[in-house]
Amino acid sequence: MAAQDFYGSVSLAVSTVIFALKDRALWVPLVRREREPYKGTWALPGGPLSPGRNLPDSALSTLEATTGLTPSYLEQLYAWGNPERSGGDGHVVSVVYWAALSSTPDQEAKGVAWFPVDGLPSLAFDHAEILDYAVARLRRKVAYSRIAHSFMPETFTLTELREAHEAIVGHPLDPANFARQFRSSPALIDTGRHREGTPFRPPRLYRYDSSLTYADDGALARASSAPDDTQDPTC
Amino acid sequence: MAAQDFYGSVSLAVSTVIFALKDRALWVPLVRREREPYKGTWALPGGPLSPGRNLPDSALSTLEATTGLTPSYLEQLYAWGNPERSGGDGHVVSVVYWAALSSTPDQEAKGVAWFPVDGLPSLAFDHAEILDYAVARLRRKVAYSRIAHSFMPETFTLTELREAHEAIVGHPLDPANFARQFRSSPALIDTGRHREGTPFRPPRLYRYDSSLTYADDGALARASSAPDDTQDPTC
DNA sequence: TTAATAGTGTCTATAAGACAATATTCA
DNA sequence: TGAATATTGTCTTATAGACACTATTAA
Repeated sequence: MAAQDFYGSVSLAVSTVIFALKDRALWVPLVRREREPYKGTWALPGGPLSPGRNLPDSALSTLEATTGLTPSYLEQLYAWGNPERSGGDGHVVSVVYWAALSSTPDQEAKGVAWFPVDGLPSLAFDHAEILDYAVARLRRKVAYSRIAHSFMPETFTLTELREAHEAIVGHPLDPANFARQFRSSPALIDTGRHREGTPFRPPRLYRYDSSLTYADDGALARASSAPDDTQDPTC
Repeated sequence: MAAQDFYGSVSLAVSTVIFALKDRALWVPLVRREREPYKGTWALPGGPLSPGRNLPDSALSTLEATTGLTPSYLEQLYAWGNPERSGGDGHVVSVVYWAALSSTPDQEAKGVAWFPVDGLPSLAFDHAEILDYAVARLRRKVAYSRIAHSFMPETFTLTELREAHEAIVGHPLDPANFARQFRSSPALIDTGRHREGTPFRPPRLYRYDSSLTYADDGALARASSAPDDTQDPTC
């Protein structure tokens, strides 16, 4: 969150809600604020937009600094611009992105900690509201898109994919109906291999046809381009 | 579109895509640019964000200045922030809203003209891309929400509502199936009256239960509040 | 053989689309 | 009565959910 002291200007920040799956739940990384306002409380990772830099580039570099990882999905969420939202630090408009990671990082950067979305600490600014909104969009989106695949590694089983869906929507899904629905997708490719070392019947391993994924459920935000045709915030 | 001269700053503008129905087609108002860059070409109405002002407030005042009207629907569309998009006028991030009008204004403000969306002139900046995206969102949104009602006056017939849908999606719809689907909606209220003066059988007049509309398909962006729960740009 | 998970088959309810048929008004 | 639009009814097809059933592996 950028501060700008002189009267009469609006500053612009880019923040990112970064989701990853862990222990069948959604987790997000937060950073501890080292300055007033809200010093010592947790906030979304982000920072001022550097002149000459793209919005998604700014989100990606925040992501890299926070997690050391490159996201498998990145999408603009919303712009918040209420003049009072900065806690007396001037008028700050934040363009917020959300991202999906296909793995959780082993070790955290300094000042960064991961929290489950249903056990968040008290947050700085309006970041609790932003996170609520990001979770709501992810929950709605998983129902009509293939966004859950962004949380999967290169190859995965249908049970793992279903558990990702369950973690996001928050309730169990019928394995039979889930399998039928997803096996009919041309983007889901049977690798012919099976997961080894399971205690019982070994499940098939699938991978994703990413060329179809892009066309079907929204693009990874590219550094120089416009929003995808499938973008629409009011579902 | 705001310009800011000193090196190293990002300026913030708010623009609005304003839709209205006329002659069974979608129309938008554009303003003629009176300054470089793109002097003399057409652009989306908008302007710099005044410090201390809300984003939707800024969109609403642009709308008022352009059309003299208050919209029946207003929603944040997307934020564009490519550094090259301003045509050499510094780094300008535009937060773009889109709005629906329930009527077309009788007379236009100075420098404003209305165009059908399938017959647009050459546009300044990246505004052609923005308009394409706004039309795409409206087209997708009309399929799963009740957004078409925002284009209707206080009372309307099912045929008028269907023609609004047809103008937006761009192809004819089956009157029988349309009527069945929309009459089952609890938000659509039969006024008991009929339209007078039609050459043939007079159709029923309906009105909308706006309290249900808010809950069902996204709120009118309110000056002081967050995005609606149903916001989601990737449909 | 048993336990546990992987995966298939079937039935039902719901909704959408095609399209025939009936209803109501004015000229 | 006829023309034109409003409104209702019926049939087909696609899909989602509930849930019973079969398959495959390790211990």
